[in-house]
Amino acid sequence: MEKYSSALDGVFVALADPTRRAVIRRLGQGPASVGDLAGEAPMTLPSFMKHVRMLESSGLISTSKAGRVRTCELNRNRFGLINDWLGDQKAIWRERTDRLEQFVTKEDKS
Amino acid sequence: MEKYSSALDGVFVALADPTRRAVIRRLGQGPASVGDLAGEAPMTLPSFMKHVRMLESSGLISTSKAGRVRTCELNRNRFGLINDWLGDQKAIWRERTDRLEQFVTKEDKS
DNA sequence: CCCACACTTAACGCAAGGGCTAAGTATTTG
DNA sequence: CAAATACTTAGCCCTTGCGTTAAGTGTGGG
Repeated sequence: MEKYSSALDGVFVALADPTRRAVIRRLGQGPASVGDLAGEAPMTLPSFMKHVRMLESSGLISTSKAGRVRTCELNRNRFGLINDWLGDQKAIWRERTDRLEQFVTKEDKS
Repeated sequence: MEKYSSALDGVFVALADPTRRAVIRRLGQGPASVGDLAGEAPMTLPSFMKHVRMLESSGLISTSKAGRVRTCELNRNRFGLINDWLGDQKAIWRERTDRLEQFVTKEDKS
């Protein structure tokens, strides 16, 4: 149970901030430089960079530097982790529902 | 854009901890008392209670007290928030893919 | 070669998260 | 009614998160 644990920690922490979700939303449309991304955020560059690094260490984005510009890109596959977790959770609900139905059926018989 | 912002903050923060995800997993099988839930967590009761309160304030669970026992229950509908957010994100990817295809098609024609 | 540009590093302040112990409250239960 | 049960509150500690300013590094353009 609860495999992917530490990876999920990072992903959920990364998604728990509006600034970072905005970055992810923006990167959904394609890669962008740190400067471009920071332009939309109401904070100084060093502060914004911390968000970028957190997103990168969570695996949700990757970045690379060319010249003096660092470009950020979304790692779409990383979102599979959330999908899977959500799927697992729903599976548990389904099992329970099944057992409840079984229970109801048994009660009906007796 | 980015409606639900503050609600998502709370939900993602709540999910960012293994102890809390374990509680959610357990509650997927049905309601349980704080005591029962705490039994599986490697920490003292007061510490555990903080997790419960955080889960409740995020809206992922609700609790109610009967006598001296507080019972916790999952709010499955709250998970729709994550589903929707994930859906929005995928929609953005799809739009981009569509535009890319359009672009490729145009290039083909010329 | 010098300066502007695009980060990057360092150092700090404050609030919140996650854990603990100790003591308190409110219900049973014997 | 006394004692056990099931939380609850209060207070403390340490780490991490999020923001700041100030100064530094490396590239690119004039």
